[in-house]
Amino acid sequence: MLIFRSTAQGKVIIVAKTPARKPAISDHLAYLLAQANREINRHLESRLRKEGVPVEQWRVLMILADGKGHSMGDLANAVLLNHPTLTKMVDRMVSDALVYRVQDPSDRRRVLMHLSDRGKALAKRLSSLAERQEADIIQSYGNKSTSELKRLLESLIDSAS
Amino acid sequence: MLIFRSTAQGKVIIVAKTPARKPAISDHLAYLLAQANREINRHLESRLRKEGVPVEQWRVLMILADGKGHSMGDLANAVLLNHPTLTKMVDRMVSDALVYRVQDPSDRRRVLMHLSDRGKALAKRLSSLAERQEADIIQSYGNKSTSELKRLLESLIDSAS
DNA sequence: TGCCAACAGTTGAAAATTCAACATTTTCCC
DNA sequence: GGGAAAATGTTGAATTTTCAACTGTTGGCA
Repeated sequence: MLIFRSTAQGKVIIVAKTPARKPAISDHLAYLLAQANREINRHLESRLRKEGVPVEQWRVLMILADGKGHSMGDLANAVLLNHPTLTKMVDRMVSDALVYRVQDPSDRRRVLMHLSDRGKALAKRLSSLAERQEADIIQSYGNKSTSELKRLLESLIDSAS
Repeated sequence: MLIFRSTAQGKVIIVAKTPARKPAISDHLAYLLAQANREINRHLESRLRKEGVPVEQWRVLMILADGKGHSMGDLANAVLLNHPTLTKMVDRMVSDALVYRVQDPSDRRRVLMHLSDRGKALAKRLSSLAERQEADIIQSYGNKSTSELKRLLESLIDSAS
């Protein structure tokens, strides 16, 4: 769409030019990200289904795999879940004997999460499933595109947070 | 990690070199996408909060805004929701008098969704909120990065689906 | 035509997520 | 030190999402 204005001399000039078609939802970064995220998640999920583990639990296990003992707050942040959701998911994982809670001795409000042996073994198996998926993406999408995309996503993440 | 072997002459040589640190979760495209998606969604959500509309309903409204009458199946796909979830969300939106169902005369299994006047008005208001958010992203993240990222996401989406 | 598989959408029960409120512990600061 | 405010995590109720099973309709084809 063009936007006009007439000058003092009576001439008509274009002062603005909006995109020809009205913005479709697929022009929005928010939508493209959601779409891409869903697609990739779907693939990852189908890989992890072999072990019957949801993507969110994969994230928990990966984060805890450094053996460091993360607080619930850290974890919630790292696995992209809010606190009550994480609490309940951790409850389930405790029932499944994958993780356990330890009270932080230096701050008794805090709880430090750890992997059990069973959790470690599962984490290792999942890790190789996820690596394989990553390799598949690189295969079909290209090494260059993949690393460029990762670079852009990282910088978007810190510009947005 | 380095992997060694000793030669017949008793010398030790490096035969392989694996990446220095074991793969962290933040190396995974799946994780970066989830993170970026959450961050951008958070921003969009806080914009839409003004109208009290969740992001998924924004998507529904945007898709229907073309006035064409979409089937539930199309919609579910477009708004990235599975069928039963969409059915129930549409039920809510019908209660709020934002949308209505019409049976497709040419295929009586199908339902065509339309925006009510109220829905159209809301869609228009939301649209400008979302445009503003998009503009903010471009502002802080850069025009070039944004369009490059969109391009990569689009191509990822079709390579993955 | 008449049958049957596939398709479109919905439903009800079960599971997961969210919101607000809560308990406990620590930090701040007077 | 003492008391208010902030931080950490959990809880219970309400909402939302998911899964499997279901109804109704269409399309293929014998």
